[in-house]
Amino acid sequence: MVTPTTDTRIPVRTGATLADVAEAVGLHPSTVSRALDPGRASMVKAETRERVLEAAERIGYRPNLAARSLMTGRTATVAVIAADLGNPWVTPIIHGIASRMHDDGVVPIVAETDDQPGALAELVDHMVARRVDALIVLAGREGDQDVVRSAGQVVPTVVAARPLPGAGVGAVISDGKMGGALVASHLADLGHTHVAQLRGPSNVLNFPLRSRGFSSVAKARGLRETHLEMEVTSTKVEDGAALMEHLLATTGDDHPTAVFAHNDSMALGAISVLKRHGLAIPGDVAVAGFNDSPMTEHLTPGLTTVHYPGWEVGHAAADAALRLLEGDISLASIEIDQELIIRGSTDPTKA
Amino acid sequence: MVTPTTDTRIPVRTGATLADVAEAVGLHPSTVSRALDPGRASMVKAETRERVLEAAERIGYRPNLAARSLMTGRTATVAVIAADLGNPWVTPIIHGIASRMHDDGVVPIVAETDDQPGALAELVDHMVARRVDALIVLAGREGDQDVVRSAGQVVPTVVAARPLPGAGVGAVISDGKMGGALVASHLADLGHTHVAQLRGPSNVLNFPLRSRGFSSVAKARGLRETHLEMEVTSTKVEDGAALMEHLLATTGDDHPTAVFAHNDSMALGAISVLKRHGLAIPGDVAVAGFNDSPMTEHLTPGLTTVHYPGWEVGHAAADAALRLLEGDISLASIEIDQELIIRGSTDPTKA
DNA sequence: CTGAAAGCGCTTACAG
DNA sequence: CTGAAAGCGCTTACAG
Repeated sequence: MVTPTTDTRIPVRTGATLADVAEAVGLHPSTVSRALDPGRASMVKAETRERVLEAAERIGYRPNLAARSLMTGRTATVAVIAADLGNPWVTPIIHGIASRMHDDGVVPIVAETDDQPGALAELVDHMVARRVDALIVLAGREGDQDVVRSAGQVVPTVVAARPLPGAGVGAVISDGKMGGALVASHLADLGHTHVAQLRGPSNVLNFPLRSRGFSSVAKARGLRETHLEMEVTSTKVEDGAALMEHLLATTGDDHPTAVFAHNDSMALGAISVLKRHGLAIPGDVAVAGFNDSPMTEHLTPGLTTVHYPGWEVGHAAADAALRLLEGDISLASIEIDQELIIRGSTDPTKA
Repeated sequence: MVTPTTDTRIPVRTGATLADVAEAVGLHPSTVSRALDPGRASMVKAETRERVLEAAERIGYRPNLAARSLMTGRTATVAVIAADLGNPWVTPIIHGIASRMHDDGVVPIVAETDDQPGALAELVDHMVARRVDALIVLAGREGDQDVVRSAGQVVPTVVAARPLPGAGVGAVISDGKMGGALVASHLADLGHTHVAQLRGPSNVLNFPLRSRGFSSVAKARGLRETHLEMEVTSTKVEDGAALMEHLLATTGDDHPTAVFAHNDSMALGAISVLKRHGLAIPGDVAVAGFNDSPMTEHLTPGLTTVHYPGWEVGHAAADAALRLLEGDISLASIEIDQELIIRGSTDPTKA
């Protein structure tokens, strides 16, 4: 298991300081500081600046950001708190955040709560101690409003991806009601008359919204909706499978002909249960998911799903956080549109 | 629909300092510093400590980690440089890293290169400027040895997940040759006589290793291996599809009866191409992947794949980095075992 | 057990 | 255009 190899020790040179550079060129540290900062370089004679840059390069000088932040009050760091980095829907969000922050030379610190109680408060505390310039919370659940609100009083804070009404900070989300409505409307268009939802945990506020959006359109279009009593606490493949089993067990031959799973993983679980029961997709039961995760396009049949605009949400959230940091006090709530992707799991013509 | 919650405002004043706490209790800052540090609290009278803790709590004091790091020389931060956070195989690695670091109160800063040329060098530079305590490189490719070696001279550095022989730093990997060998051996056991590989880019050194391990066992077991001329530069679903199309185009009816895709995404691409050509899996062509990504278990048929021990690799890498930081100079190369997961995409009895 | 002083590596008014 | 000094918020020898 463990293969030890030969010990090749490498000599470690420890960081050169501003004073080292100053000494090398025979100037005062403050002059070197100016020469090295693009923003203040104009205060320095061009020739001096050349000498400083050359020396810094030669010595391998790297500014100590901790020392700098002590004076400037900025750390050039924004904390991103996610629920689960393993969830494919967060990756595009983080990419969007990183992309926007890169423009301003800011670096994201990402951490995750795993949706454990108390984890968010603990992480927020830690990030405040780190004096991050801003905080982006992707992991909020019902009940986290107080933690987020008090964070917002100490550091510019934005909620994103998971809505958290009442937290009193800016939010960037994609309207869950709309997403659920798109799916119900699509199923009605296909001629379904009996539908059901495999719902995510209700304390993650996206899910109740998706549910309400779906139900209200279903009702408006005259669809019969069977409501499952069962509640799950996560949205993994197993949860979707369990909900689907429960649905089949309680409805028997009178099962819905279409189900809306609140995310793609749950849809996958539902599909494998349906197959196991010998039911055809979409012939016997149509299945729709949510998020448009990377692999869903390549399943057989492809999964009908709502494309979640993660990159855009992340980008807008970072933008909001950075603007907040610059003193823009307009506390906006931003909504990004989502789109239904129709594939073979609901539409027989695409199978 | 905003559900207003009761406003339980938690009073948090912005940045109280050690001096503020000292003033509040009428003690010297140095005493407060001691009282607040669990490691030095024994130097302080118990009753004094109580008073300090109470005041700190009341004032909402949070130590400024930047200031602390200036004195201690530690930032309690380890940089993790990945190629692509969206790749499902990195998530368990990062979880493993975070889990180990959490024990020591250290926080990971993750960044990604997107496998862009020059990105690794740039990020390493940035992380050195941030004075991270250690560096874990998951994104190394052939040619990155110099960058990693020189990083290793400035900061404790460990390579993980992607091997980088010649970089002169410790490494934690899972042997690619072994993984490829497991697959070839399995296919031979099933009675296949004609096989092929859908290879990942050769500058990511896992892939040539997987290829060699596979080929050498294939040869030893008397299998005929068709070698594709085509090279891909990434390992997405599309790449697997393109390679599979190419394979079918060049071999015609004499196509291999089993293919080994160097990761699961490529396997998925291959599978969708095979289905499109009306070929049954595994009846006409068996397909194996690599990584055991989350969804592969729930595909139909399930995907045979090598389980990549990402969490363990990450955990061991963080452990190595932290030990290096503590002055443990034994520069070890650690290997973690992997395991073949046999499912319906190769084994008809499991379909 | 507590205090006073020095210093970590920067930036930033203030002089010259 | 450059220098000298002060200070950001901590920790850590050194005294007492």
